[in-house]
Amino acid sequence: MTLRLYDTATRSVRDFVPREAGKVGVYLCGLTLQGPPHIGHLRSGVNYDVLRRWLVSGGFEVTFIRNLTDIDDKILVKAGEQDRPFWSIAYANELKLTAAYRALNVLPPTYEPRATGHIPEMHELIAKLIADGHAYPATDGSGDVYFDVRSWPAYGSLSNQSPDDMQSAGDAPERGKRDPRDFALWKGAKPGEPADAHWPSPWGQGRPGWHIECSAMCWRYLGAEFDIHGGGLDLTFPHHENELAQSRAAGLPFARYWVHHGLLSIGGAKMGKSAGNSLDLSYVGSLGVRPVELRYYYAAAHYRSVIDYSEEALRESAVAYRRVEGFVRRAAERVGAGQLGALPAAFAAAMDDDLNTSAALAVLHEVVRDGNTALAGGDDVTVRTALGEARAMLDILGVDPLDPAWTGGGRADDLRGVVDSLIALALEQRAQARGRKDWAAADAVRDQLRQAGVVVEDTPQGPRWTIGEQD
RNA sequence: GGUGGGGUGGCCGAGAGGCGAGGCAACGGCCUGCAAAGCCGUGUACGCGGGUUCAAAUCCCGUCCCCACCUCCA
Repeated sequence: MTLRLYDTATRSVRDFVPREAGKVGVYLCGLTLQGPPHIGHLRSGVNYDVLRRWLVSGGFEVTFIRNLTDIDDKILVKAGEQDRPFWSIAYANELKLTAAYRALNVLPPTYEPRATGHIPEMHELIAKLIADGHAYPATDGSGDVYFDVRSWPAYGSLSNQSPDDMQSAGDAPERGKRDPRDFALWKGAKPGEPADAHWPSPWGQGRPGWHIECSAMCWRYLGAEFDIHGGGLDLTFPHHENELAQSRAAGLPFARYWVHHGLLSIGGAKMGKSAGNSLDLSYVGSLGVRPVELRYYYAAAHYRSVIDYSEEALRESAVAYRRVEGFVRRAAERVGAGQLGALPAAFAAAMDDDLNTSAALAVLHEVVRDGNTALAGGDDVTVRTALGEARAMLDILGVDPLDPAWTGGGRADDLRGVVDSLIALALEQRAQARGRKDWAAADAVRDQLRQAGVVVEDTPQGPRWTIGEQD
């Protein structure tokens, strides 16, 4: 069975056929660095990380490009407000984003280009569009260059909209535009804007329009035609529609599949910086939910469906994950971590079916249940198989508890040995109390450890301990 | 007004004509000194009203609500 993906352009699920056998080029619209990322933005990175891992596991050589928009109106406004260079704001947010992705075990992209690093490529595309009659410099001397929507009959094909049916922009006729739907490829410098936000161009000093950067970067890193273009559902129009129009008009075949993921809402409304309802990774942490559990929460829903965030649902996911994690850790203690095993066919089928992670997770839970039964029955052979399969599945989703990415770092590992011997001491006292059936004394030891955050549980092989929830 | 996606058991969440995905919670049981963990079992779910069909959560008609996009947006 081959991978099938929902393609926005055709509004249907299609077999994925790479442009070049064995290779896949993916471009994901990353963030505009106007602020730190919230958990809605992070969902995007995780969703495509799962797609990427699945492609790699399928034997594809994946070139994964995720861009960063490091200049736009809002960043410039902030630069003015804070009286600091726009690029320092963009970079500060970039560092936060990178840290968040790292915390969520999102693999670094093959390359992460920034818009401002690709001005020459943009100029080349714009010049071609003008030469071919698909773009024009504004006639009002503003230095703006616009894409001529009416010169491109296919405009609207991606989002299935007819330009005539669109809600009118509402604003007054924009200066120098032939049609209100025309969009800026290049924005002429305006008085009051910081000098370091401008670049020379054949049409005067200015800066890039929003959409042209993606066309330029796709072209630069993935070529004239590439396999998959991804992004949030909210980018379909106008951003991706514009990208597609300007790229095709410039002679680039562009993306073969358009993959859009659902947004994350809260209280039924889209999470957003401007809406003032955004929650970030540190907030999730303050709930006692670890990044790996947030990642599991994302994976529990299909990538195209809306996740209406609620603390209750998040916590529920965390509990479900801990059940899986419990099996993996207990099994590894028993038979060793071993290697990643084979992927159950049902899991692969679910993933191939437009990345149905919910159905894939159901397979995981079945394997975990069988593994737990084997653990209780002392059937090490089955335990080993179940552990290998479970870890292979968890790895695709990026949430294998044994993945070194989740361990805090050398320091914590060093301390673990120290803590282990201290707890062993307390457990020895408990064992002695239990030996003389002094249950009160035995339970006191367990309660004290519990208060310190250490959960003790008895198993046929003796007591084992884990660090419990933080709150 | 246009475009797209939704409403599934107490909760989350797949499925898309016929054997009740999976998880969380609840209840009963097994195991345990007690727990914890685990396992087993228990649920007349598909917004509402019609219709098609031997059979509909899934198809058709009608209807009500919700969300996203059409302005910056993952």
